[in-house]
Amino acid sequence: MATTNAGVARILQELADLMKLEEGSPQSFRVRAYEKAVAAVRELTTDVAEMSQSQLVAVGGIGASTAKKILEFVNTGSIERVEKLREKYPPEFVELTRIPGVGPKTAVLMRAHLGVENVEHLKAAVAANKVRELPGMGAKSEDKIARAIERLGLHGKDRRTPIQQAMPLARELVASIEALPEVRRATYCGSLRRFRDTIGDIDIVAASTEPEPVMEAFLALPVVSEVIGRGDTKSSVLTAAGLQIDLRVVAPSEFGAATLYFTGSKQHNIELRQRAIDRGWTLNEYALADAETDEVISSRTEKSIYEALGLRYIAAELREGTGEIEAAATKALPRLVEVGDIKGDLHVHSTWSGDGRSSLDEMVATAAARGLEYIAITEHAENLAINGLSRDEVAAEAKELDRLRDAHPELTILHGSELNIGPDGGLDYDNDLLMAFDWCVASVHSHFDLPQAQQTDRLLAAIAHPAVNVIGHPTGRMIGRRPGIEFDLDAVLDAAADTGTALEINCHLDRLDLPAEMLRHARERRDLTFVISTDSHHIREYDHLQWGVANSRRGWVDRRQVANTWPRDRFLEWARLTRA
DNA sequence: GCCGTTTTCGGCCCGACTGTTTTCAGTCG
Repeated sequence: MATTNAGVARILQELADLMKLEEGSPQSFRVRAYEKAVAAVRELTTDVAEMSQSQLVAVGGIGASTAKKILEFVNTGSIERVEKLREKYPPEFVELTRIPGVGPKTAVLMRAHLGVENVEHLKAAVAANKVRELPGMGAKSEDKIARAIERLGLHGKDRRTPIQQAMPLARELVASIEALPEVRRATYCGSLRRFRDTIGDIDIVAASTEPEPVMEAFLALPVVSEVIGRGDTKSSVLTAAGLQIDLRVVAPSEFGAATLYFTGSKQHNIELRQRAIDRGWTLNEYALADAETDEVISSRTEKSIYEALGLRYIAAELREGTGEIEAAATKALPRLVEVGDIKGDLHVHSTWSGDGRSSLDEMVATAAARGLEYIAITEHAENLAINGLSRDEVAAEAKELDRLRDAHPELTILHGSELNIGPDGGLDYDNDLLMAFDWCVASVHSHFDLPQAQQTDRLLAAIAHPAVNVIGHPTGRMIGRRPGIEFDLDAVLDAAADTGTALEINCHLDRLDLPAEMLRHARERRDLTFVISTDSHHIREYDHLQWGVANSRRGWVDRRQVANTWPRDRFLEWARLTRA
């Protein structure tokens, strides 16, 4: 597999994370320099593997030292500095810093004083009240850590990987395998294909009549750090980060049955097999076949198997055994959203926001070039330190938007804002300014630890405000790093329905917020409106749309309830009416 | 480690908040 930009970005990010521990500070200039280099590589439009030292150094954010490391990685598949640091800080130790409240200093401190090397050790130390005795720590910090471990579901060994890490890797692996001449088709399956927000391991199924060279190529991939098992049709490996990848090679005629079987879920498969048995058939990873004669009824595609069983095709995101088979049998499946249905993006930042990375001109021009009919520019608001816009800046940006409207007459540009919902439900600016915007997203960006009743109240207050069109990333969760705020979901859904306030489905892979579980909870409600938004901070992030769409599908969201699938006139009319 | 000079060192965004503390670590976007 050729070195990809994503692969380079990944190892540089690992280097940055390891340097945080080494330097004892996430703010170290060296760490920040590496993180800038990561961002630079992610945003490159050319192939890093093809670039020379001088070309790399010419990229802003990459200097001589990082360029050298990139070349080392491209040429050898590893970086010596990273290897050394991995020995000193193994993955299970690094994992400690994923716990909110535990940074590099605390992790190193706990290791030095208490011998804490992993989450299991930390849990024991917390249980023995040892952590509160450390300098700079107290009972509250210890409790916070204990709760964080509990709520994040970290248990050390059997940890799950956030989809944000697994998905890009799986895409890359599938592309490499599919590029092999012996491979007809390949796809990832399992919980990743079902679009769960965390995954246990990556399952890949490839169709080929020559499994041997496929297996060999797989085992030789640079991402493989350890081979657990190898056979003719199935091999398992581990990455350096401890993520397991399984590859299964099947005959092309069995591809549908194999992907169906390995995509699961277990419950979905059980129900499908029961349906087969009821018809005198059997279903396994090779085929749907007659139980008596073994004659194959269907195996080549998933669709043909579903159809043979009297079912509409069931999208992978729905296969959780939560009523999808019954719905497919009675033609009651939701009309799921496709990427092509989306006509507008209603949560977009530019460099006017402190954390934006593409200019306003670029963000608008790219939206127009992608064929969007409407877009809302929603910079951060004044109460968000550093990143937010002052009132003067809001006025100044409004003038820029007028200019851009003239330059892009085919695109409707809404002047919006991403407001901050304060701990008491208060918003930024004043009412006159709020009502002067065309579109307001209101989001929680702070005070994640308030009690449930207070969290519910602040969301209800924001929903009730006439200027607010949509609640942005409603839970505020960061998958694998921070649980969402706790609130009364039904109370929030009721209020959103009453006021016509939409709920965002945020497309960032580390957010996917609202989570699919909450969307499923709301799936019978026809009185709710959703908006699928990329929350882009860079032109490349418009591509994240696919993730929000997939999450909506997993949540059984019907496309008729997604406001940004509506044509421009209908959307604008609705947006205007809800601001009153 | 990167950058950009007033060109080989010195600055690198910064403010609020919490929990722990008399100076700092972690977190937020």
